[in-house]
Amino acid sequence: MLKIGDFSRLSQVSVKTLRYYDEVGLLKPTQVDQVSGYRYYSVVQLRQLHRILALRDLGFSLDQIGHVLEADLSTEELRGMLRLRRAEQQQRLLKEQECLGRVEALLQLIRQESTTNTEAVILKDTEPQRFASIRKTIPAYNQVGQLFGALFRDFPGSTARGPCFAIWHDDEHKDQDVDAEACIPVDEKYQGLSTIRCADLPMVKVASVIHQGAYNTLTQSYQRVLKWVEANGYQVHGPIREIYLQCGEPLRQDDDSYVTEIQVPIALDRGGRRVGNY
Amino acid sequence: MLKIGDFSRLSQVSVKTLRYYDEVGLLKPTQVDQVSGYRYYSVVQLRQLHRILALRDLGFSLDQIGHVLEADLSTEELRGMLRLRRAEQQQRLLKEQECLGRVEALLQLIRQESTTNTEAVILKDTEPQRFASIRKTIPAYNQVGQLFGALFRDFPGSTARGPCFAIWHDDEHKDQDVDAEACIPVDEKYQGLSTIRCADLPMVKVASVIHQGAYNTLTQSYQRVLKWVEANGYQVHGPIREIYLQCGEPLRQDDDSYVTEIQVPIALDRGGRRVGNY
DNA sequence: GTACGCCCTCCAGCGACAGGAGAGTCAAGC
DNA sequence: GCTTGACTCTCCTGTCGCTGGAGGGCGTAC
Repeated sequence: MLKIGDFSRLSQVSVKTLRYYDEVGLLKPTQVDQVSGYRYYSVVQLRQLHRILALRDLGFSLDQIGHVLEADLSTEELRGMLRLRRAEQQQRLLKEQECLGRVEALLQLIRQESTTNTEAVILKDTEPQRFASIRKTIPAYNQVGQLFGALFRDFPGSTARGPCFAIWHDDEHKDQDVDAEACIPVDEKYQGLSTIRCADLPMVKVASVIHQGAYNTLTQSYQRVLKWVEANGYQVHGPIREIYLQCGEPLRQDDDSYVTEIQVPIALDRGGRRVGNY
Repeated sequence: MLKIGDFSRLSQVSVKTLRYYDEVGLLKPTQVDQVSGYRYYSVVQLRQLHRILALRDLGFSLDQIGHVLEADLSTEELRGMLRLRRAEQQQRLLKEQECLGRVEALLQLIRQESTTNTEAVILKDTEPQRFASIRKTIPAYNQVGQLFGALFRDFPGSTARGPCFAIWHDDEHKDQDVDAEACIPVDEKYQGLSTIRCADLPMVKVASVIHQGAYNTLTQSYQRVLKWVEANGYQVHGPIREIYLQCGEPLRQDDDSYVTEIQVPIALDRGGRRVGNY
């Protein structure tokens, strides 16, 4: 019979941990002195503890380890658990790799530009959203206000479910003849009018940046997010969205208090794999 | 001014999380109603929140994020933090990869052998330990008892600091003329006798398995651990140790109650990298 | 006598929230 | 003006695998 300290030295597992395993019922000492409460382990239990440690090193939770050990499962069941575990672990690994990739991409961005101009770009999944819209080719980006004017004229403004936004359908930047869509989110049940298109915004992965400032400085934020997309190994994959989180009436091009979100749909650009369904 | 629910929808951050960020002082709403306690956020704060999310996605803790945001640090400091972060993340990634490797290795082992015979092998670092020993070439492995006999004859048994063990110095399995060392752990201050060698066991990475059963079944455990070492991409790297956790007097070859730990020093066997210093 | 060196139990803390109870608040419809 | 239902508040608990510490008991060596 070994006292907990001896057992701890032999197994290289801390006394605290052994007590914890006792508490959660994972490894109970073969004998406990009723009077002193001293735990006594037998050498044979080292084998049991080894099994616990092995499963722990495979990434199983103590709860799962408990089930595995007491279930005494077949090879086939074990194989199943391991395959599940492998899938989980692959997911985790992927996440950690992506995280590392983001850190490295940012370091690279900083190295490239001497400017500290690294406004926060984040990756997120947009929520699906029904919207009403008018789509038309307009002379320039900043003329989209007229489309919104037409949209609001035909439209009961109270049905808006969030900030209105624009979709730029062109594949590249254009100085004129912009294929633009002025949109307003509406309720799911809304079906549209004759003059107004009604569609569902799909769920899609986007790189997003919040632009605070006048519209005539938007290009800076565009450059930032596009550089970020490139540095992170993504590829623009669908029309860019511009969400007017805060703007005024009448609309001005030089109002510093406006807040706009730019969303760039993206897909992975590594080894031909693709993400996104826009 | 946006109520927390609106802010949550716009940012896609849960209400709970927003309240938590308020509590820890990471993002306080611009206004809080004194009477109702309602939090009111301004659209501008979306930018702040975006910064928080960006840093979070880089793997920083909320604590660090708080420091980063309020410190308003220089490009050089930012670079430093990112490099530190990168190093940490690389470490984590390595761990997760190793974990996945172990899972896959075990799956492979199961696939190879139909037997469920997967006694727990774990990877650990041995602790440095001073020991007294006698080393000699003996006819066969099971003759090591005689060495221990000689060792104990010259040796005050009470100085033992743990279970005695053997070291097999041969590079490969031998049926005769085994280069064996019978060892007993002693206190750090112990300096040895004339007839007895005294040395320090170095800290080393080992694959370890607990064998429960008679000595004449030890080969099964040896096979298991050696297969594990191979499947996990390691290489035997130093003399194998056999630790007699439980044995009896007189020593027998067929006593089922004996417990023995086998420790196989290992080094990485991938791309020429090496671990271990035995 | 006392000073270690064990061992015990019980409680708090970590990090980043999620879930839920119980109660108050707000805006719209009647 | 009242009800209803959606929204919000605070406060408490739980997560996971331990670690650290307080406060106390027991046994042995000096």
